[in-house]
Amino acid sequence: MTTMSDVAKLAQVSPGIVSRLLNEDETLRIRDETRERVLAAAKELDYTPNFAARALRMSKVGVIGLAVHDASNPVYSEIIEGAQAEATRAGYALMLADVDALATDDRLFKRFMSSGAVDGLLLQRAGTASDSFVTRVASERVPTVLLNDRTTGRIGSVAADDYAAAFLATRHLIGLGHREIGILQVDGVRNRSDRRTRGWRDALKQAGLEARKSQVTMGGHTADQGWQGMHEMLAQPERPTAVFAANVLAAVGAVRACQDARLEVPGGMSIIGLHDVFLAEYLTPRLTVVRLPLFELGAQAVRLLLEQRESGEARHLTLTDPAPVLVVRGSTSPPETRQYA
Amino acid sequence: MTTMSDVAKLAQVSPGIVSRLLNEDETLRIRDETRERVLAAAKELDYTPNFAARALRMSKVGVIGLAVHDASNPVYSEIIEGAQAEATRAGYALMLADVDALATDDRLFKRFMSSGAVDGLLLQRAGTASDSFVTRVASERVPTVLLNDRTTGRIGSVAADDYAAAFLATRHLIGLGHREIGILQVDGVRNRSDRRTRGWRDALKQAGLEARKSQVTMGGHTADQGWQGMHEMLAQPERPTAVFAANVLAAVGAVRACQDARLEVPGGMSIIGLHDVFLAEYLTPRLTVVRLPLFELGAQAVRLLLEQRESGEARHLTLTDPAPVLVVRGSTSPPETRQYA
DNA sequence: GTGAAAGCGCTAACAA
DNA sequence: TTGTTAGCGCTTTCAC
Repeated sequence: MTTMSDVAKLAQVSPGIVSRLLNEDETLRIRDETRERVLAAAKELDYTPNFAARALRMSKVGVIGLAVHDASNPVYSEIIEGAQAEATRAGYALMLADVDALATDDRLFKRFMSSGAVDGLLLQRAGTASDSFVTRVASERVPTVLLNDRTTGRIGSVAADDYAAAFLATRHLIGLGHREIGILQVDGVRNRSDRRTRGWRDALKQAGLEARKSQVTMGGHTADQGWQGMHEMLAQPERPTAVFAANVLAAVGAVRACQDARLEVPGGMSIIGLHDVFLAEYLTPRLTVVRLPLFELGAQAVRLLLEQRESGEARHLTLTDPAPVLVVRGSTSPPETRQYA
Repeated sequence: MTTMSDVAKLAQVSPGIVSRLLNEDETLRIRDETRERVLAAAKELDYTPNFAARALRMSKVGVIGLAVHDASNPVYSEIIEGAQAEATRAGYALMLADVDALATDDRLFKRFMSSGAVDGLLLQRAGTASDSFVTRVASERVPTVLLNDRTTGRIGSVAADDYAAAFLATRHLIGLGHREIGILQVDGVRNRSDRRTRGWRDALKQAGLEARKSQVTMGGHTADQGWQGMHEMLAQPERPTAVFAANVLAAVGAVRACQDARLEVPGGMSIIGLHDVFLAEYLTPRLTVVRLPLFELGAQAVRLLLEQRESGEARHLTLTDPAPVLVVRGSTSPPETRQYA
């Protein structure tokens, strides 16, 4: 391993010079000749500063932690990619961890949070018990920003415009001529779920329609839960002709539940999902969705975190630009004119 | 920040003792009384060892790098989860990076590889130009293990039993009565693609069937590429009645391509994919696949890497246990008896 | 059984 | 314009 003194020795200067030059210290006044000599030596030896020594000295590692529940969920992975991209741009590396593992193994958790292994934490909560524990403990130790979530106080947060998205989705169904429109709610983090439900309710209200309790069921975050939620919805006496699923995966399950019940989509039931993912394109029928800027959300979260680290002040952001966009595919249509008996 | 000397001071011992006790040094002979005092002090101060200082002193950080092309691909994410789990078990953290970013920004790359920021690298290649660059440079600096890939020499590798899986998939189609069976190949890493193609060819041969060149097209790693590949396959004069897609996402696209061509699946065309992912369950028809132990692959790769770090010797493994399993769903059936005109 | 001291590789303050 | 030095927090060797 080649160290800074190796470089210094070869260039016949002191280590201090090498350090200041390589770190682009503005106050460094150096002869061109010497500069060249040092640079040449560094190149010759293929020198790279030691990560740990630097971190120790500067109490800063250049790593951002990212704690999620389910990295394989296509919705989250877009956020992750955005965070990845922005972190890289800012010269940081991303370290992925599992929230539940973090909460379970508290030795690992401490090591992760209190040892200076990360300069900050991006946290995606799902409303579980481990979440609140992790949130509390982590935020006491490192700057923390919540992903697609909303808080106040010293924990930062950046949320997508779920309300506008839900509103837009519901408007689409109304525009198609639907009058009885249900919602498959997401579970977990309360505010996230509420924002979506409000969007649905307000759109109905604005159109003079009623938001019926019986047309609200739990769709959750997975296709299985979505199937279950739609299954329950279909059993309601006042069955809707269209449903807004507050999560794509729930929409996927909902489509299947209808098909299993021999109810055609979109003929007998229109379904619109929230969040666009590639697989929406490959279902039968293709899934109509509202697309939210998830990649940007991830990137913005990183920016917020870095800012928060500087200023010590947490901000709470809702990402309204770019706005949600409606992607019409095949799972929504005007309601069939014949009514159920 | 509380340090080890804080603990030592409070317990009225020297830092050396604290270190040895906390690290469970076998050779340490200590009075029970002192031990308790130190432990109590550590607890009282809520002490956690500083990550960077430890890394600097021991030239080991406790972090494994994981470089992938597309973390959102559900196939890879299962591998990632397996690696995550095993790394955690072994007391390591996983650091996710993007292969292409690594190759593009060589400052980042160096920092990542040569600075001691990771103790080893897990690499998922896709056969691109950046891959070979990253592979070569990285393996010169840290222990490296390739994911679902095969090499010789100082780079380790752990592969799933793609051959057996392809064989099994093709056998299934043959068992159903198909005589004309095509394959949608994967692109990228040569050996991976070859193993799958050989499995297909050998199964055909064993059944006395011909592996026709015209029934081999490129299905790639994405649904879009799969669509394209199937589209080409359908244009062949000797169109098969069944196809083995060497990747699930390709299978997804292939199903859609058939439907777009008004060819029913499985009636007019049976399709079987490789790798099981949740969405297979939600397509119409549900996708028949062969399931490979991807989670185990990720876990095994971590074990191999850690071993390789110790011994300095790379191993090359094919994961034959658990064996591939056939998951029959709705996208395969006996061929229609009526033949094409 | 326990303490003292050296040093991992780097940066920053101060001297020269 | 450059050199010297102290010290970040830890582990480990050797001395007592």
